[in-house]
Amino acid sequence: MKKIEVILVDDQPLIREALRTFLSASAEIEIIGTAESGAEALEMIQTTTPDVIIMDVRMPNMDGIETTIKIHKQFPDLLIIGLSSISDKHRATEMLQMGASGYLTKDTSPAEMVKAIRTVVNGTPYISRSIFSDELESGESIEQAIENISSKLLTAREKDVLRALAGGLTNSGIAEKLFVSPRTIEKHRQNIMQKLDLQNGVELVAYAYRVGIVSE
Amino acid sequence: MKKIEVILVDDQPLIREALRTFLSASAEIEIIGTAESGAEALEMIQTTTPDVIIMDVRMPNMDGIETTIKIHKQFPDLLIIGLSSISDKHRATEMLQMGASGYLTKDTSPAEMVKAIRTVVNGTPYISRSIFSDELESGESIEQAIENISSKLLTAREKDVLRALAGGLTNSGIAEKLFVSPRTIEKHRQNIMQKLDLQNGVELVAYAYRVGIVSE
DNA sequence: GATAAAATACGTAGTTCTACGTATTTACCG
DNA sequence: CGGTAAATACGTAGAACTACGTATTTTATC
Repeated sequence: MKKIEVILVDDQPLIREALRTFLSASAEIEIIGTAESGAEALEMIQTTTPDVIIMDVRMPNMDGIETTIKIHKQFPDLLIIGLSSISDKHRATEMLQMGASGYLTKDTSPAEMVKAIRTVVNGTPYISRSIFSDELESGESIEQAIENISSKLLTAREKDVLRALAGGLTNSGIAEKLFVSPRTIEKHRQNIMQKLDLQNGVELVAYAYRVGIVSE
Repeated sequence: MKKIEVILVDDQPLIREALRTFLSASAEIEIIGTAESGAEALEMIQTTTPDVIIMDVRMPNMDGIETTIKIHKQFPDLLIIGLSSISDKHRATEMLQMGASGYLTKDTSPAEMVKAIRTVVNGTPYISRSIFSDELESGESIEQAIENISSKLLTAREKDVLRALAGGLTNSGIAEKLFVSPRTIEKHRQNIMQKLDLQNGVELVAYAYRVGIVSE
């Protein structure tokens, strides 16, 4: 039987090599390449034909979500599994909406990763239970949770604002940068805070860093 | 010749196992244990006698700096090498002041890590050049850089304030929590901003997250 | 081209931060 | 026990944020 061909994408070399080592140990899987950025991954799939891409969600420049959009557009059948060190349901939902077939946290054991790869190859999405643990505890299904969160995803503009804010700019600074009125920025902030249930600017910045909307 | 006995401390299992795999490949080094927290590391050294501890600086609960203080107090001869994914000169300086003998960034190659371990065992501190690259470029020595930064390290109280701020509290909220006047909190913030050359609360929070003064 | 979603903009008021400054009280080290 | 660093506290004024609300213009999608 043909092995499942996998490409790993993560900006941290240590994680990349760790995944390569641990996943290669499985007889079903062959790592045919690794990339340290979304751009490099996109290049790589022009000349290779992987079955699965395992990709960190939080990367500098082009993050996992952006990369997923691009890959999925060009190769709709290519399976993508998102990987993140923190368990954030918004980012997970976004990945899945954008075409990912799976979502794992980095504390997942190699054995479970292999299982996840096998599962998505068989056509079933695979999502770490821990990501939606709150929802699962309260009796919701993962599908329901994703459905509920979908209405609260940030728009592109809202992300622009959040990024600029996390970069240390004041509202009027952001307004200048984006060529709009400071009041518009205020409104965006209000909308983001409402969507994510945050109370003030500090929590906005904290969120941005935690989930990697800004890269460190 | 006796191997250099090493304990690895990192909260991320994947990184832990990666380091174990890659460092074990060297004939000089033996990994005698791994811990996922500072507390676990402290326990471990009560019953074992490692030569070197390689420890992530950014960990939940007790971070690398706190753990270094405790380890160094109990076992002054035990060599500690700090490890961080970001290159932050303040945290590096703090680790070194607290008794660490080395400081590496996580993009360091396994070969260089082995070299670092060998170096500190021989009694010489080892610090990744990239951490003080700005200073080195402008002709400063690492010793000078550390000297200069030492006067700008945050005090315990300042860290308390920063942590509380990053947790989403307002000045008056922090004041209540720490049983002092809101004006005192303001003063602390001013002092922190001056030390770290930051301009506003947003940058304070960004800093706190970036260097891991708050855990994610 | 119709419809919905997103982005834009403003009114008003109250709250919170920021930027200077100075000064007193603890706490720790030698 | 003296000296120094840290923590505490306040005055004042201007800048920035937060919280409601409503409304118009773009943009995307079918």
